[in-house]
Amino acid sequence: MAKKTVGISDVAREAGVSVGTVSNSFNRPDSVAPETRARILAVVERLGYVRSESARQLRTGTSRIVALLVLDLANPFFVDVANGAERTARAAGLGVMVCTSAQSPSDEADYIGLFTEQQVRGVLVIPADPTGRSLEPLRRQGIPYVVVDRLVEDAEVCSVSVDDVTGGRLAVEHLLAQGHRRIAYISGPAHLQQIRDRRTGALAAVAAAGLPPEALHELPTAHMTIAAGRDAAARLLGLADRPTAVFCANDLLALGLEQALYAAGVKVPEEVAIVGYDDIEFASAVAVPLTSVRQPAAEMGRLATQMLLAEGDALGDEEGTHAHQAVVLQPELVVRTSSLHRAG
Amino acid sequence: MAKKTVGISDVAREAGVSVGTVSNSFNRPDSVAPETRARILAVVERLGYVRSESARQLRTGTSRIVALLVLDLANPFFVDVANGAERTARAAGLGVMVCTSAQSPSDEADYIGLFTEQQVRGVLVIPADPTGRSLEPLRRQGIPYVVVDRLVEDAEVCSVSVDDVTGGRLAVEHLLAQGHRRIAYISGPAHLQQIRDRRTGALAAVAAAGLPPEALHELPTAHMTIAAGRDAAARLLGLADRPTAVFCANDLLALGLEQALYAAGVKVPEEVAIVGYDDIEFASAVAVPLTSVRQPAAEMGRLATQMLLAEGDALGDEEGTHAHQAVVLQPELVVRTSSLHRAG
DNA sequence: CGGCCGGATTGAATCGATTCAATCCCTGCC
DNA sequence: GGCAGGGATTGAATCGATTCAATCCGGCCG
Repeated sequence: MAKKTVGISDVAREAGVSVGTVSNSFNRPDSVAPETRARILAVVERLGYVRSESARQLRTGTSRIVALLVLDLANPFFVDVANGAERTARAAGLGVMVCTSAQSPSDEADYIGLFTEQQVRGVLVIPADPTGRSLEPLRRQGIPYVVVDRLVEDAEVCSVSVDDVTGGRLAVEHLLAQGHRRIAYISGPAHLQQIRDRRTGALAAVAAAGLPPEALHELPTAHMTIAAGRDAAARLLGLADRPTAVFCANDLLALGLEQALYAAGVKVPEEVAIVGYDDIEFASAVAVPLTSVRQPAAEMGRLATQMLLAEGDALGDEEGTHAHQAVVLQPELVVRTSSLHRAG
Repeated sequence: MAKKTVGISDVAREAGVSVGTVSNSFNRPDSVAPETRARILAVVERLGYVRSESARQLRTGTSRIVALLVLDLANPFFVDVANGAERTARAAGLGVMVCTSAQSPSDEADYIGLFTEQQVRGVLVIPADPTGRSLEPLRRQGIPYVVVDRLVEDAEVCSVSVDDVTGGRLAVEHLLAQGHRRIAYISGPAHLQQIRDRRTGALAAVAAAGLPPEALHELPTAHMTIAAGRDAAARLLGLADRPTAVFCANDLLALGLEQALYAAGVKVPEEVAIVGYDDIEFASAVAVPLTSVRQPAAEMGRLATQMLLAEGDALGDEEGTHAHQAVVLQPELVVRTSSLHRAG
């Protein structure tokens, strides 16, 4: 029963050619006579031969999969990034291995270890470890990687990110323009660069409007989830001098907030205006559609993958061919109902 | 600069032992003297050695990654499945390669081809191709696979699914119990077994209530997305004898529907009651929380992975050790506001 | 003192595809 | 007829870890 797996030599024997020719007919079809090739392919079909990636990879040293390590697939934003990456990778004939670090630096390190052993073609990573130390093995092994959704100044790595300072500024400028003077910022874990940048932008907008920093009241959260958004709503409503507008660090928080406010009978946007971040699909699918700062998620995935492949190609050439670059994309404010009402 | 990659033989030489001992100290630590092992590990550390998966895999024939092929990560339901699978796989020291077929049988076939070449440890697949033909290569190559989210009667494969007939029945029974007599079923592509099963269950409930099949008005959609839900709303409102309740084949459709109804000034649940399917997180996060049929998504991913690993283990043993099984889980109706109102 | 046992170690064979220098063979040209 | 040129083909060497039969060695027992 247990037929031996058919290898390239079985095909060669059956087709009456050498293994080299069989290999060639796959990898440089032009260098082999058409009828020979046809004969070989027929045998391949008949025997059900499939080439062993591990053998190929051992010999050539290059794998056909790229890894993508995201913080959390439960956030549709990362799914969009993944889709962008998957599409471009597939176009290049590569597979994508999507993994979740769950924001845990140790999980991240584990996965990086797995990737180096696999000698993947490259790694796209949204870092959970702010120190960047867990990426060290990649550098040592010479595996190309691109940091996604975080700006890295280091000239030794490529990165694709979105200007979060501008994003935060856009959101709060918009709220200020609507007449709001007391604004809450429902944020997230302070160790995330994104969170800090968005606050910086928000504060810049506040300052530009001639208001004191206290005009922005920060309500930190641990998880940036819908549930955390609901919790934040309770805290917001408990505030003595309740803000009339809220800027949320992502749309999940904003959705949780909006729902909790609705349940509490607080009208959005009449009593409290809301601006979210990411512009996930669900932001526009609720009864009171969410104003949000859109990030070009799929585009980031696409670009990052392209840069990764470019870097991989450059590896073969002389040293120094590849110039690492930090691409910064611009966010865009998408205004919807949740923020369209002038305050008092 | 370009240091040769360090291999097991470099470690062996540096540590003054043979390659066999180095290999053993990784794979059967007990069979090597503690101090020898310590010395080897020190050298490994110093040289920054990482084992080559491709070489290992070539020799042993077994990979350390399992593949998961889902229809569409944009649907949080599949993300939950993926999370369940990823957790269990990681516990077993394996990586998961998550891929998206986008419901396209040809993409599915492509990916299956990639998986066979990679000789992955196993495949979890939510089939896009109803014929199951694209899975044939897996069987030929003897790669274990488990079909997820679809019942397969074939005694030759394992499957984990949810009883969709019951799910459909629960949903419509609930609406009937609320007094509704004209019910719409916003469905999806007819070639999906899930869609047909849910209709079957819905019709059974209608029949059990002594109503004619026409009491269930089907509105098919092509994509089962939020946008499709909005479209369906327009069609629903255009119906001559407008149903007072709607059963949606998934929550994305239901969310789109609910929003469009809200925008059209049709009150939910007073004028139209809604029941969705999947119970994704967003279903409970909107202003009028959605009644939905919950599927144990993460549990499916977990179970499927376990079955896959069990099957893989059995491969080593004598033939016939592994009994393929079709596990069917039960759905559960989660009642929320969107359906809680008695029809006129 | 010799023989034996068993834990530790050795190292050559092996997995299967790729590569490339060498060979073969045919055609066209002088 | 001889030869250069070139397209097609060959096959042995190679990638790096695993495996297992063979060897080694130190101590224990009779």
